[in-house]
Amino acid sequence: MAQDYKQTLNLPKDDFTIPMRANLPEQEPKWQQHWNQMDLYRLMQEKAAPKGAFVLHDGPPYSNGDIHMGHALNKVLKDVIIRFRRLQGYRSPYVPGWDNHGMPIENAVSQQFIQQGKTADRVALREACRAYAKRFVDIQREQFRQLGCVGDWDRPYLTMEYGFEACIVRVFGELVQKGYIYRDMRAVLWCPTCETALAEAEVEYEEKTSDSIYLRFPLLEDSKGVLSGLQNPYIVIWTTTPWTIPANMAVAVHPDFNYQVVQVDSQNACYLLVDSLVEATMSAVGIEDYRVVKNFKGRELEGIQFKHPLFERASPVVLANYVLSDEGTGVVHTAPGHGAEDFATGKRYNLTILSPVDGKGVFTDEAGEFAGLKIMPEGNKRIIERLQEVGHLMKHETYQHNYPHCWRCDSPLMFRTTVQWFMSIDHDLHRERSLEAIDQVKWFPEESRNRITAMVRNRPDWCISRQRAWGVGIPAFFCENCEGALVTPESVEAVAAVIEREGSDVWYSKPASEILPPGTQCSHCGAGEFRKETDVLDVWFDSGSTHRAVLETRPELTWPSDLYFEGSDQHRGWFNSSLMIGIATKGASPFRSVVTHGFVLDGDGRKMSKSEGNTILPKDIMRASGADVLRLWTASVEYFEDVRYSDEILKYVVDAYRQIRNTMRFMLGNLYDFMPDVRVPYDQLPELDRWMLARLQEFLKTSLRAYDSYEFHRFYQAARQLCNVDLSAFYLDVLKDRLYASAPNDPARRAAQTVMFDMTSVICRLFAPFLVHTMEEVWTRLPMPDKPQSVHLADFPEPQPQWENEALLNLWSQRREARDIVNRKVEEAKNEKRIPNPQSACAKIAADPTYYDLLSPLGDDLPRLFGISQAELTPGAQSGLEVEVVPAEGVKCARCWLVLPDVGSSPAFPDLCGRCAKVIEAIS
RNA sequence: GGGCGCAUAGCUCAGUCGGUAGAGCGCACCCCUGAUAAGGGUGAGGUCAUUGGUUCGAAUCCAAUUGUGCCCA
Repeated sequence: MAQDYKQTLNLPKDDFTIPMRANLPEQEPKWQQHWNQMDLYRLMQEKAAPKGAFVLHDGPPYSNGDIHMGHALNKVLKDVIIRFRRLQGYRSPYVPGWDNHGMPIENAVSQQFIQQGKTADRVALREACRAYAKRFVDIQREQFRQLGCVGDWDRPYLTMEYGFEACIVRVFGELVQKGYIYRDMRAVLWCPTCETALAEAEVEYEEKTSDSIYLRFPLLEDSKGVLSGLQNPYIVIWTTTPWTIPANMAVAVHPDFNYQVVQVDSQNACYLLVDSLVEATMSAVGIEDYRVVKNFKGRELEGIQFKHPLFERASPVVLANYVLSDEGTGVVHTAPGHGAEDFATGKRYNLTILSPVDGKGVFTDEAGEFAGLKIMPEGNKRIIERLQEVGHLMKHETYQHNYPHCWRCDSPLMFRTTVQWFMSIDHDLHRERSLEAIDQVKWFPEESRNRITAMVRNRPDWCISRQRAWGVGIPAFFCENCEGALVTPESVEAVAAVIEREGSDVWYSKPASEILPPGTQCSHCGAGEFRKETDVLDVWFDSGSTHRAVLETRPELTWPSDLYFEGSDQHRGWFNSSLMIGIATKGASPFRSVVTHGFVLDGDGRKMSKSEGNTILPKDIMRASGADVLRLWTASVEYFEDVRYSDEILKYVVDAYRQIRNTMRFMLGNLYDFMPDVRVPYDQLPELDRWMLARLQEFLKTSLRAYDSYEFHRFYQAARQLCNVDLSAFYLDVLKDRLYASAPNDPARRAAQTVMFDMTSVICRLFAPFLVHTMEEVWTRLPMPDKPQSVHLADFPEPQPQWENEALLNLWSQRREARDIVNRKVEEAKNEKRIPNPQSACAKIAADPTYYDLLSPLGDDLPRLFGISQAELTPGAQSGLEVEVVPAEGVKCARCWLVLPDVGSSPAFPDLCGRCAKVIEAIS
């Protein structure tokens, strides 16, 4: 009976391999618990590290909300890196961190207070922010752990920890000490209702109806005589914010535009404006009898002094590249106190920065006759009236446009110039030294270097102050007597010391006198009464200090780090801020290399956004498919660029996961009676097996190279090729007869097992950084005494030069071409119903001399190569192979299922082939 | 508007010095039922985003355009 013979075959055994169905969502938490119990992270750190330390410094995510796909991509790849470095023999500590201070949390917490109808003072607000941040640290930490990421999760770094906050203060102190810090004016968007500066993210652009006016500035002084001979020349400007006219300090023209003077006889006046807008402007102001009398390049006008239309002061012509030639008059009213571009121009021309408006949007005494008026609408109205009275208003109408509004109270915003703190980027050749440091850093991908170089080369000084509550207070004091600033090494250290003990809230809860050393005197006037600065530091200053607060304080870490690994937006963000602080305080870059990854887009390549409804959360993927599948996805994509994610894409990754898993499962199932003591030495392996090892060697080298260059997708592609094509479709398929039908201890079977063991062992360890749970399961099944208790404590496989064999690779790739030819013929025969299946086929092959030499050495194994029962090889073909597929003669062997002529040749076993009869005799 | 990228088969990726476009998956059809919610075979699939240029010859080099992403204004 056939059933009886099945027991005599060496079929793969389920008890010795992994289950076909992974059921990852259920299994993964068990593995994670297992690792927690053995304290895997500690064991990884304690393992001998012959190559020394490899420190990846974690960029802190913001502690707000669930983790999104960008976080998942980032953290998984970091985890892969610290794991493979560990496997390579490095000690690779991972201290995760969070960025806690900042506007989003402050705003969320403020909203909560508002909804509850409560008002909070600064200390109460900050306490609530701290609690909020902590809650999301816990939520995100749990999600990162579910992704399978290992690290010192019990001792992460938090930028709101007292020690960290003290470090930030000290870093600021060092910058002061070295002369990097200064105070200056800067235009900020300001909400007159909330009385606060707004960050760009808090600004909403909405339609607004504004007053639109054309007005003229009379000529005051033209020392170079550029406009000589013209009657009553005026320059014409257009603005939609009449209230900024009192702050006007200049009129700007574009150096390259053509400007024209038009004479209007009916008004006995000449008007200067850009050529392309003469017609539109004259039409807008209702002048018909004009004629062009003169042309100028914008740059020729520089320095001509016009007179402010309302005040007795000059408004000179300045040059600016942002002037447009398709709107207004091509002459820009410049109020350095009320606009960012105007401010920059004002600085360039050393104009007075006048901002005669207070925090409530009311004109101050500096606005002269307008003092006390709200800028809108009263101020606008009065100014327009006054312009009319003095005769310089040329037109007034209303105008619809997008205008910045406060996201909270919806008020129209204004630009207001305020005093801010800055870090100089050019002090002490800082910029040059930063650029040199960038040159020394390794950037992956190399294009990254262009981006960071351009950023650093062009970046302005760093405005490090924010008018917010939830942050580290700028540790400066102001003299109550003379308003002089006090920032000395002693005062900064006094602040740092108290923050280190009690947290940065003390800056708000304690008076200056309890923080400063007794007897502190103002260096300007000698007075002893001080008040504290109320601004906080930009959160980029916090995160830019992580290398000081973390790398320098944790004994397991090093300064500088070996690697920063973040999204490409961090060129402007964390890479930049870390480098600025690193160069300024340590004279060197805090990272030796930087890898950047792209953003996660949806299946159509569009950005994921909540409003579009195309977001997918990692926790949902983990729940449905498992973390290992999500991790495998990160291996499948070329992440230096933006990557795509969709359910469809994940489906393909799930398929890939199954195929890899099944390949491993099959090999393990066939190793149930294998142990190292039955290994077959390399030189006694059949040629096919040595070919397989040559392929393994090739794969191994490709994979290690891919890991080293962080091009994990190359490893993924190579692994899929190996598993699907070389193993599943070819080697393992060919091997089945040898494995199943041979005597268990047949050297040929032991040889196959030897190769499968090496194969499994190598693939398992190479995939371990990605498929952390699955490969741990494989590892437990690997028949190997004295192995490390976790694959994550093993070593990466090393290339085996003795496996290398170029000649075998060539030989077998040609033999597989022959296999392809035969396969096509078998398929043909199948389709023509000449044979039902390959097992009943015999291939009659005539070969040219080349093919004959290639195939004849295989002898009886030739049909195995073709996956059929019989093959007859003869020389004599003109070229290539001539193949005829015919039904195999003989009977199907009841044991090995090959159709062979010698079935029944052994009288004792009439339904067995000769080979199977012999095997049965031997084992019984 | 500016800076830095990207665009090759349905999907994920290769493509060396410029020389007739490749892989795996998926798909279709077939086989197997001793890897079985597996496994094998065969096959179809591309105007290399578009346009122009350089060249004997362009996926590849140059320019512009379109789409898309990050950063900035």
